[in-house]
Amino acid sequence: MEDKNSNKQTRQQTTIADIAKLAGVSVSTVSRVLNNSTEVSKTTKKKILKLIKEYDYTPSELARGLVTKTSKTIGLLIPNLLNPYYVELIESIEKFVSSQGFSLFLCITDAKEEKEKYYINEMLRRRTNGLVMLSTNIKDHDLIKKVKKSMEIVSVEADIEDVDKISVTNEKGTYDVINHLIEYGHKDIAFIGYRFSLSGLQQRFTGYQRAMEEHSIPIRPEYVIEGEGTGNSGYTMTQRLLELPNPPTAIHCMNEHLAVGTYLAINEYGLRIPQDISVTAFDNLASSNILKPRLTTAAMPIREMGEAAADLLIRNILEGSKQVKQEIIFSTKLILRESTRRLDCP
Amino acid sequence: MEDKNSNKQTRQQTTIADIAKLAGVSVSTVSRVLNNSTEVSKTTKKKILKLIKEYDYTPSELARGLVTKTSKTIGLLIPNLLNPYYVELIESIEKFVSSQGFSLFLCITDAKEEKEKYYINEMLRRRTNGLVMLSTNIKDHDLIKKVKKSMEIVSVEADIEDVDKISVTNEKGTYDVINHLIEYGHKDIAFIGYRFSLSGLQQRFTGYQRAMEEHSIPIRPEYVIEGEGTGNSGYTMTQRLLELPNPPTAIHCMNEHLAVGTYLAINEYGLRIPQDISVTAFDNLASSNILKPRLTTAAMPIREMGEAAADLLIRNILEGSKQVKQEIIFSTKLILRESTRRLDCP
DNA sequence: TTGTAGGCGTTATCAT
DNA sequence: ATGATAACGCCTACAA
Repeated sequence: MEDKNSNKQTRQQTTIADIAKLAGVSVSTVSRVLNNSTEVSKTTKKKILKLIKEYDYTPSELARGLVTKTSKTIGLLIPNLLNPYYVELIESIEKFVSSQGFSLFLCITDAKEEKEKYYINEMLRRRTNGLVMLSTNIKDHDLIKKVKKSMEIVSVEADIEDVDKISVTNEKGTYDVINHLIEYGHKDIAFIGYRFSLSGLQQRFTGYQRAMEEHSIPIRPEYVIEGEGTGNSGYTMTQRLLELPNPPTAIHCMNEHLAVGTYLAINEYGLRIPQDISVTAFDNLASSNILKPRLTTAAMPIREMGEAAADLLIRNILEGSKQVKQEIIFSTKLILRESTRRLDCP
Repeated sequence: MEDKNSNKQTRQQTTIADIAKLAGVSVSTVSRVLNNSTEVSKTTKKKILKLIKEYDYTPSELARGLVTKTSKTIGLLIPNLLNPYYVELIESIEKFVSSQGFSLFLCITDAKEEKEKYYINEMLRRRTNGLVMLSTNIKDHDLIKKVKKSMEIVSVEADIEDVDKISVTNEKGTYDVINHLIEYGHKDIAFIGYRFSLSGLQQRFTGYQRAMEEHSIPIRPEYVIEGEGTGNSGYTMTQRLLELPNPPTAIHCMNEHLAVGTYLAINEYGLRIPQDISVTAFDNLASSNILKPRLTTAAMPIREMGEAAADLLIRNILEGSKQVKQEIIFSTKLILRESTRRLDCP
């Protein structure tokens, strides 16, 4: 009765050789029914299948990967999970990827370079077949080149040299929303956001700038705030705006995660949307349905984008990637709802 | 210049044998410096290290796992990602797991049995070393037994035969909050939630029942609503409560994800928290900071729980699991903030 | 300190 | 239709 409190050694799995011996055939035959490559006689096939079930035999993807040189595995590099945008993206990626028999390594980087490197190295070791990077900017191009030698890469939103990219018309989307506000008579339009350094997000700010410029509306520096990508930060930034001597008549949120905070702050100040202040954003998340009045926003097709990213990646894995950088840009659509109001005619 | 638009065949990696040949030593020597097991002479070690760097050699975890019988991989089985509670849990698990050199397979099941089976089988094939199940109830005990034969398992919140479990005092936590409401003079206390069938969540309802019973307050069936685990559902359920001929004076939300919807619905009805209606919940999420007035809640130590789950799992993987079912129960703590009000003295 | 040889669980290429 | 046998990339005694 030694070792009664440890079952580590019981981890002995049945192998293809066991099944072969049991069936009185060679491993190759078993392998054949496993991958139904060549034809195997009905009777032996049936016998083998029965044994496989009986002994709960599960082929080792490790061993198989060693010879086929594929792990059917994809790494998902992502700064964090707290933005619902990420969640929608991940869920759509997961759905597609699993439908193709691939598995996902979850790599949360906290946007820390150190953690990014750790995980990339980990993927290299595990012979991951593909890498999808969400909102992560890798500046180290040598690293990218090294990674590209051993797996396919696709980036969502971040622009990286030689890396296929899925993105959305960030600039135009924001431009359209701001334009809408301006048409409604707004001039005091604030812009709150974060990580202006990330190419996709930067473009959103550019859209704001362009719309303002084209209408010769000077941008007041106190109306542009860069915080963090959390609802809390949206809340704080909005507070700062509302405390201003002359607060804006409209606030545009770089994304809807911030907008939740904006709504709550405005509520707390006893102001009404859109009567007292207009609010717009970017994303069109399912979870934003909760906001009342319903948010006017630049809608991006998040789930389609996630699926496109996964699709492109897997196709590249299976068929080999093109030498030229692929880029798929989705269009935003301005969705007018009830969170904005004309200034001139109340 | 053939094959210019495919680089599939360039996937040839350098192996330990390459390095050995280059260094003029045997593979075992290279292996030794890789795992620095036995001592290797300074000079050859240095030479090998140099070559490894020069050729970007990365050992294959697949091949290594084949012989060491460990993939250093853990599966994360989870219904979805839209509850911020999951997000906090996952982030803490990821942190611990990665600090131990393990990687995480993300398995989103949508609470569908079919998807659960798919992923469990996938883990079996990949020789995953451990499985952490978040809020998922597997009834098929034969399946569990089969899985336990090849990996360690830990469950968070769900009670499964023979599976180690991390949980929290769900019943007491809810009981305490409801008690607090009753002490404040409330009798018309509503309870909104979802998935009452999941053991942990069921316990929360039991806590509500017990508190009411002990104070001889009959539970009005229209005050108990089972919906879904989304903010939207919280919003809808709250609406239903507010439309009642005699709406409750307090609403307890099974978790804080629902509470966001509750807050918004109440706001929309022009009611004030806590003046017109009291609101309580369960969780104490960081993201709930956003709710104003700040939410009175039964706090659970989510991140500690995630870490405990990962810790227990990895310890079991490394040292072998105990034969007896382990169970770690964390305590809730009632946190009084500003979302409740005494009925008697306004 | 270092090398040799066998094995990990599969697939793949030949034969038969 | 089936069987040997050689990889795949690495680790680990056992020898030297």
